[in-house]
Amino acid sequence: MTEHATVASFTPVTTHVGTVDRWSKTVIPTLREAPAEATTPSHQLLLRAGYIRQVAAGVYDYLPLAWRALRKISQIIREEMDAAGGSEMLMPAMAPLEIFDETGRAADYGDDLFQLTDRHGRATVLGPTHEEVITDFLRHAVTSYRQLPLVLYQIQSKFRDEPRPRAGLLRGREFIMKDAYSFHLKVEGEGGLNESYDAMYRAYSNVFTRCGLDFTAVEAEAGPIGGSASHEFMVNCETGEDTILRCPESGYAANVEKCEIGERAWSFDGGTGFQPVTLTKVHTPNMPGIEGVAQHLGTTAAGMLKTIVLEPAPGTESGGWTGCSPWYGATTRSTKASSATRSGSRPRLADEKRAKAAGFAIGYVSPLASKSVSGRCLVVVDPDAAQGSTAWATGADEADHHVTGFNWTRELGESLADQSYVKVAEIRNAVVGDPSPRAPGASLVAQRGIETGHIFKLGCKYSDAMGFHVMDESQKRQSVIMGCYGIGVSRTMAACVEMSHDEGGIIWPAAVAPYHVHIVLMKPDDAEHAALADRLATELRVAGLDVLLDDRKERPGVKFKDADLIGMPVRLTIGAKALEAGGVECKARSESGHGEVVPLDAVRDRCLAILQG
RNA sequence: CAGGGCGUAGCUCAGCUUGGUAGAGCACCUGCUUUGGGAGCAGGAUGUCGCAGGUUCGAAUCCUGUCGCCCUGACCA
Repeated sequence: MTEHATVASFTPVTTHVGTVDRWSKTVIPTLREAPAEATTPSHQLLLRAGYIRQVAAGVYDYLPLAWRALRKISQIIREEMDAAGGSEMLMPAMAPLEIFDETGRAADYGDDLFQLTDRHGRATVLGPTHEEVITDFLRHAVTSYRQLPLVLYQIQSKFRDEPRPRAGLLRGREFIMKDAYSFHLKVEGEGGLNESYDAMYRAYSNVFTRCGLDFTAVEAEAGPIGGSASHEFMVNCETGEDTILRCPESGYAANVEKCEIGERAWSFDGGTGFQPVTLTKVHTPNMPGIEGVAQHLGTTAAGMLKTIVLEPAPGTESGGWTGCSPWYGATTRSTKASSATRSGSRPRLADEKRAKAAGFAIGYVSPLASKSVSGRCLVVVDPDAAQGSTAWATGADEADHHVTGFNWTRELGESLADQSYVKVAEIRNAVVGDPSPRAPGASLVAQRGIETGHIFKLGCKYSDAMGFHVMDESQKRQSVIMGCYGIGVSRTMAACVEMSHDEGGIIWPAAVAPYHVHIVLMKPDDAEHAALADRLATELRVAGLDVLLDDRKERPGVKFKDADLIGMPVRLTIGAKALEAGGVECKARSESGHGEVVPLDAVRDRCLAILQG
């Protein structure tokens, strides 16, 4: 155990020495059964194995074992961040609401932002990320281009009042995150944003590789963080809640929200000899479900055009409504619509009241609605929906009514050619089987994942909003160009468990395991056995390994079950059986069975060999 | 936010329909036995039945409200 000096002393550390902890001196509250609220493997196992305990929805205690694993992950991150030129610092968890108003993110985050009022009535937020805080700091501290570039990072608790926390550590309301921020005067070249972005990309790959995770880096949407380019690092895992799409030919991979779709054929023209069916209005009362309506109309969801109404983000002048028409069942992306309409800001789903006031029969909107609505309205049609030879069913722009036999050419006529009125563009999410955007003939495949890292090229969004300028060489004031880079530390720990476990419990990758070696002392009362356990533990500690010594007076079965549950990579069993054979039993957690007897003087090397895998 | 479910011992849950002394298994404590995969016997301790109100002679049980937690969806670094 650690010895504590009573006077100030300093000893330079020249070699890494591990630790030895005794089970009886710490708390590892294992559970025979998983609490009912846990449904995902990592949540159940972290709870059962005594790593975490829930304090409130999405808020957890990190017990000693979890904290050790988190520190291992944090250490890996620190080493890689430092190698990429970062400096670690620590910002406060709370900050004044004002600075989030400066950038408009208080509104963007909305209810997801944890807010509180202090005794003086000041509005305060618990930080969901720290772009504002660090920008506020640096706009005062950095005034010259000579101080750039800079990369700063911290490992801190983050707070997001998620509408629905779930799956234990995978989606919490308080979680541990490494967030890094880089600051530049230019995008390209030495010291530019791209250089740091690429360095971070490599650092992230190193971090997740060292953590023993199988991951894919994918192109992603920037979301409310804002910015241009963005990549997510997804741990490949069936139980992940995110879906990514991948092109098997080109290696292109992207988040579903971002994923582009390859060329698709479309035409409003039905072709020669095509005879459109008569447009018929059908009364469809009390049919909220689209399947029911489709059935009633004698078609399927995929045979119906849906039109969702978007309104421009408040404060933008581009004005006018946008109707988006893919077929029913497809997920419409307002971000894709915004790039299709080239409206700078992201349009959002229209407020039902305002849309109704403007003349939209919400729930029964057809692409024709745009004609009768007050104000400008652009209809964006997905290529799949822009098929003239299909007899579409759609809304009748009248409550409780739909039409069948909708035909683009007949219904819209000349207007189809008017680009300011009708536009064909990709506005739906990509799905499995869609053509690849990078390799002709190839189709996209899906893969589940857990997002553990996300990097962004922010540009000047924050520096402009908050007035972070520096003088450049030519004495011109310039906005600082930023990047930001996050890793969910607590989520990464959960992802390790999610990826690596069996029925018996967790199987930690050696690099993030709370301890490397778990010594099971069968007879803690036997002085000879206990002495041997101490001797081996010390030897391993000196070799740089962390050791957990189960010295509890428990039955063997209990100890073995617990050892499997908490999942240290190597288990040493000290008991009469192996000692008679002249050694101790050594077993890798990933192997089944009893392991093998290893002579005492070979234990250290055997452990190291197992850990090096 | 919509839909669904659950709150009873540390954990898993029964009891509620049909109101009448608060239950089981595991865990915990004591003793004996046992000692290589969650032991056995005997004894013991453990509760604001989420909370508040109502109905009733009497409420874990019925009614109303409220809070918390979980799941599916919407949403989301």
